[in-house]
Amino acid sequence: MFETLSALAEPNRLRIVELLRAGPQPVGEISQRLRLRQPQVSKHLQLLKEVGLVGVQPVAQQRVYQLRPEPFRKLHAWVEAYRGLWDARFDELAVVIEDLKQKEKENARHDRRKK
Amino acid sequence: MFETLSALAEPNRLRIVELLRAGPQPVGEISQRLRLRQPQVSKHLQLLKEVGLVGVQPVAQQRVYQLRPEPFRKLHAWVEAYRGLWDARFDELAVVIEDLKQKEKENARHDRRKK
DNA sequence: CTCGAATATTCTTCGACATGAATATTCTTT
DNA sequence: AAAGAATATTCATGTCGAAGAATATTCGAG
Repeated sequence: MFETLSALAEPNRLRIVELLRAGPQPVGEISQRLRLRQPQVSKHLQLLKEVGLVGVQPVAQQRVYQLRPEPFRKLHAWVEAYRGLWDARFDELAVVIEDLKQKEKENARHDRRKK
Repeated sequence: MFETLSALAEPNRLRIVELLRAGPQPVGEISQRLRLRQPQVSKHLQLLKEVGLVGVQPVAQQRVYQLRPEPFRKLHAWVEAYRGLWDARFDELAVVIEDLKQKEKENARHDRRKK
């Protein structure tokens, strides 16, 4: 999960992933479409492969890279866990603030006894 | 979008965000629950605030931080764009490979004329 | 089996950034 | 106004990783 995030947290890698959304592509094509030097593209793809975001399929001397669904599924699931925020809980803050004031009083009591 | 990703692509920041899912919390609480030194927590929160992942609400000398829905909405939307992968398109690769072989032949023709 | 095309790997350099330590700021309480 | 709690900021240091250049590898074609 975290590996997926940091893999995507790099501009060129993100561009590569978004380009691959259009379909599988060989390194050379990615390289020229994004105006990136071939070695960097290869390195990024290597990284993306390690975290499972892409898969490779050799075709002659070319390597065709394509997106793999798993990481996206998981990302989706992760974000879903934050769905509770969608319909904002406005009073939450008020509650927390009350809690704080409450604890404060208790601490005050303890402090008086200890020091 | 990209800023959100790189903000989350840091272990402790991710932990902070996940902790905040349980509800708004003041810096000190986050600090001790995650066993992180206060200054680091403050810095991370600053970063998170800049990219809009969290908001602050001052309560006396404390600052209560809470998650903000927007970035999560956007992340969700972004991942949604990759939903096409869910029900895998197996033949895609075959198609691309055919394309490649086709282009290859064309290039061969051009090469013969140029060189 | 040599050549050339496509891709991968290695090595170095450089900047970004997380951490730690120390200090500054803000607000409450007395 | 002074003291102390909660948080923010500054500065120095070390690490990681992206980019560049050069080279290695793989594979099909003649």
